[in-house]
Amino acid sequence: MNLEITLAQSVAEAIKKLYGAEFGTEKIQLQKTRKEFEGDFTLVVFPFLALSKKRPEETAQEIGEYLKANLPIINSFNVVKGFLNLAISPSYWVELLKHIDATDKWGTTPATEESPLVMVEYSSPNTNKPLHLGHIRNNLLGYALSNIIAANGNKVVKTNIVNDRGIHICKSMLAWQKWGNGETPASSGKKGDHLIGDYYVAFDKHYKAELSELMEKGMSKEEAEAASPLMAEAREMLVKWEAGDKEVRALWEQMNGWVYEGFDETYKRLGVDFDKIYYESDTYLVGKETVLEGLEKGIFYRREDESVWADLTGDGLDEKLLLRSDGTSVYMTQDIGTAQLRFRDYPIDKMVYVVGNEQNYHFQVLSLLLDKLGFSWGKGLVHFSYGMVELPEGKMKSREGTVVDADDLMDEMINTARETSEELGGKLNDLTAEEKAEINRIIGLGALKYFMLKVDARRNMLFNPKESIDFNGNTGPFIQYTYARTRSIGRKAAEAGAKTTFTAPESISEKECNIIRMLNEFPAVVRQAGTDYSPSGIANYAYELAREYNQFYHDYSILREENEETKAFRLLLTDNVGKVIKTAMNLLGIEVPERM
RNA sequence: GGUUCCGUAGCUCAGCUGGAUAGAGCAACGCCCUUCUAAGGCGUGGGUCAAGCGUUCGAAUCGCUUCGGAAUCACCA
Repeated sequence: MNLEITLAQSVAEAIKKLYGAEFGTEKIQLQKTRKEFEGDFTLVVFPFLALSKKRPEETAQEIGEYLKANLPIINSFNVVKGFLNLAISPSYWVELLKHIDATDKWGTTPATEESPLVMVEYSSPNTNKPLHLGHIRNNLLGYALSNIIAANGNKVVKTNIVNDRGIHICKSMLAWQKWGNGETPASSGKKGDHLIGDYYVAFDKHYKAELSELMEKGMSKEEAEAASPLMAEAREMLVKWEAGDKEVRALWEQMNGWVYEGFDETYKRLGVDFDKIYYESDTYLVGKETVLEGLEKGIFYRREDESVWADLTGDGLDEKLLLRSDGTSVYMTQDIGTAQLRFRDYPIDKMVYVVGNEQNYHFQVLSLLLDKLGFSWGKGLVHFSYGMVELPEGKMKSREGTVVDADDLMDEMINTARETSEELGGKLNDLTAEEKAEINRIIGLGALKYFMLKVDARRNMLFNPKESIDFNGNTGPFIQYTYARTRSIGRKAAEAGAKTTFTAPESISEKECNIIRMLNEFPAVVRQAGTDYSPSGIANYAYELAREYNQFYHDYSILREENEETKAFRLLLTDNVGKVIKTAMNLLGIEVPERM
């Protein structure tokens, strides 16, 4: 039932019959016919000229005649220079549409018992501040990617590694002890992660004040930093934490607990989730053990000052520190430990890390190290490396207050959606306040998510808070709107009792052929997105399809169509456009409203 | 300096396994709501695809060079 394969095979046959040569079907170039020409598929004949030893036009003509005579689905053909345009017969398009309609979960392949297990790590927040715009990109990409991998017949485990220990959280803890007066999320009404973030900022403020005070007394910046009592206290707290000091641990657990409650709320609102969460406080010691085992096996070496290193010069990289001279872990050690624990917990076939491109080098090294340590998936690990979100002024900097907070942004988007639908007036007046609020939530978040996902992940992208995210044009709401429209037509047709079966309409417009062809391409789009790790491919496809359907909608009256066969065909087309848009959007993690 | 990524319309971005005259949206201007949802549709203007060289029937797409931007090269995470 695959159209392009059928065509390619027939072309190969034609080449063999006409010129007596074998030509691999893989190398045959079939593409969509451009809008300005007549036809559905175009064969580029230049590659065959060496075999035919004829002019391009003549070669195209011969192949066209052969196909017309031997392939019933070819309705007609025309030749323009070296391009052979083939028109597919309407009845074939109708059969294709019926096939798509009858196929369960069109475009996706469910996992089976034997499917490989792919673990996707994403989000990976620090516990000292709330999530911001950069995390939103990470979370949306990670979640969409998990869906796409799952839709390509893999078992997927979504995981999150929380960086819950280190000097940063000690800073928040210390500031809270000193200036918090026992403030809690319950007492202040603040979200837990925001509360901790405020104390992180407070620490920095006091620390800066302390530094300038010391520098006024004649110290250099370096001297002041070394002499700062505040920083010394924070370090002392970290030492106590590592030693398992009961008081410090209790405070740490309490404050992290607040942060997790805040994160959970944000994740839930964003619509992302995890199957298994790891904490660095659990994994950093495991990493140390694994590294020491590697040292015994001679994979790593120890320097005179007792620090442990990996020599990667043989792989074109440099030497990498794994344990400090005091025996403590570094970032790389923790990632090795996390990998160790994961491998114990799951039979992982492939590991995907959704982490920003500033860590490209880190993952290159990690891949080598895991491979040397004997992890079967180490060599083939995928670092899904995405670009930064930039603001018009440049990078986000928490200290300069240019961070776009995740919760604030979601609030803003949903508010804008509400204002917009109120301006548009009256469409949802028969709904309850709750139903309206739900629709506005879906639209506001849809605009945000689509905005982040339509851009090629590895590129840096620009977000301008002043202009905010659009609701018109190439946007999530446009696609959602198109879906709501298909559903509305479906509802009205059902009310009117329109007939649902048909043989074939007398003729099919070019637009309708285009739409069916796009629906037919959907499985290939999903496959491509899976192999390229590229959610943006699906986002752009959804937009193209919605756009194509909107144009069609404006050209034809579907419900007023008098010919019952044609009407039933158009309703079926509408229904399947809705079905595919919904699947595509859901793969991206974007909800779609029944009305809007 | 080494490595990696990026450079397409005024702005934000598609297109990149080489194919026909380079595609959307936003912004500007002009049409279209008594007709299934106007968060829509149609039209006009807007380009040296950073620059150069090469590969070939054909290059935004592949290769090399140059220019511009970003990331990274810590006993930070």
